[in-house]
Amino acid sequence: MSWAIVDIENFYCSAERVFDPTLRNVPLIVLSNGDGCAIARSAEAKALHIAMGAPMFKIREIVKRHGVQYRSSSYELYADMNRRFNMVLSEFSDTVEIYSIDESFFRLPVLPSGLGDVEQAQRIRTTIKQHVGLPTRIGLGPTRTLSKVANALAKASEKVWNGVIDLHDEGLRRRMFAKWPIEEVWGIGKAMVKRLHPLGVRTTADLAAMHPDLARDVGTVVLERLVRELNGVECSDFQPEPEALKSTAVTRSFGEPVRDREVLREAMVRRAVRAAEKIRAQKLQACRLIAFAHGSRFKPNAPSASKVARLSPSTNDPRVIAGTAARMAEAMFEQGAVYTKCGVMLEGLEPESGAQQDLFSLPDPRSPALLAVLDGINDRFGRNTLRLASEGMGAKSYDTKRAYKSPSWTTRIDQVPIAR
DNA sequence: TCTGGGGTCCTAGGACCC
DNA sequence: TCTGGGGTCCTAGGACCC
Repeated sequence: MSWAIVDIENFYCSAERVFDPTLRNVPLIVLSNGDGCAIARSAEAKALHIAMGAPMFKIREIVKRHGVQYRSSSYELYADMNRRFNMVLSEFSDTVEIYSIDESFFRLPVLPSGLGDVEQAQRIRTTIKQHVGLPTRIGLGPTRTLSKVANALAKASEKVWNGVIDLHDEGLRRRMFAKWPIEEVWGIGKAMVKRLHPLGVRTTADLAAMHPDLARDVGTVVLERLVRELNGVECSDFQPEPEALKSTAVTRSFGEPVRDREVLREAMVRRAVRAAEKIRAQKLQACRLIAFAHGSRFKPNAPSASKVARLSPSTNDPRVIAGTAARMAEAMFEQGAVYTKCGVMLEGLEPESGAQQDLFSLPDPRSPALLAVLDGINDRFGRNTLRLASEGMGAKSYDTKRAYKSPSWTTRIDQVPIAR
């Protein structure tokens, strides 16, 4: 079998550039939520040694000196560009598996044209560039892992390979693996590197040569599968249908630190309401709620608390979820502590219909109708048109900062780009 | 002064059951 | 002195990913 993966080059930066030509050919970074650190860097920005995750206050000098452009992250735009990217991809393949916001696995079709795999991949890249404006790279191989390695190699030596590498050939694999450090392999993180290095396993060639049983001993079944996949043995299937969400989280840093119990409660309620909205959109309900609040992890003695509550019966009702989260926030608040972030996680998600009923606390039969009206109005007139009183009104100082956001080019009718 | 957010999978260990 | 064996379910925590 044959696997392919296509990833978008420096996705958030590339997406920003599609609708703003002034950002092209200059160093550009996209900032995390709260405008805290650089989470995407253009090639020019990487050349200035701006690291992934570098906090803005530490790179201010470089930014000023080299005129580095920066933008707040704009997830509506990225999600929409991702949708367009996958639309083009599905014109070429009927087996597309969306893996992340900037990558999709797919199967190359067998074309009667006699076009080779690499030529087909090049054609896909050209079309995505023409139709969506995004630069991509493609890795090919007999397993998922090998296509990922091929993709990473294509990224690392862009000029030599022109954006496509095919690792079906064992000879090529041997040559490439000998020089490719395990740190760069998909699925090998810091902890695994620490365990593998003492065993003399440093290159991908060393890793591929490990006995699967040893791999399982050193790591887990995950490492064993990884080793098998490096040798061309498929250990995973295509998943064209996205799996149902199993958990979801809404966590945000505050624009300004929070020192007040009522403020913490209100911020927690806003996140809880958002989380409930997310699972309703997927027709899911949750049976477990985790709320947490903490201070800066870079400061000593920062507060840190989290609480778990069982939701019985399972629910996606914002009144229940926000009410529970509010009580948890009040209970975890410590007088005198400085909070910089809080969040809500919903777990044990299950479909609305097939959910377990709780004999002793039946849900209000009128709730579904009420929630449908709530979502209907907010869909139509904008988020927060209808809200819980406990969410408070208007913008707050604790809201996440997004000071450098570009217009919502593709998702807001009043902000579409105008050609003059 | 200022440091992101959102997921999945695996394992070990405890509770509980027969 | 000596205290079975096997299964399931749940949770916490680690590791990894983008």
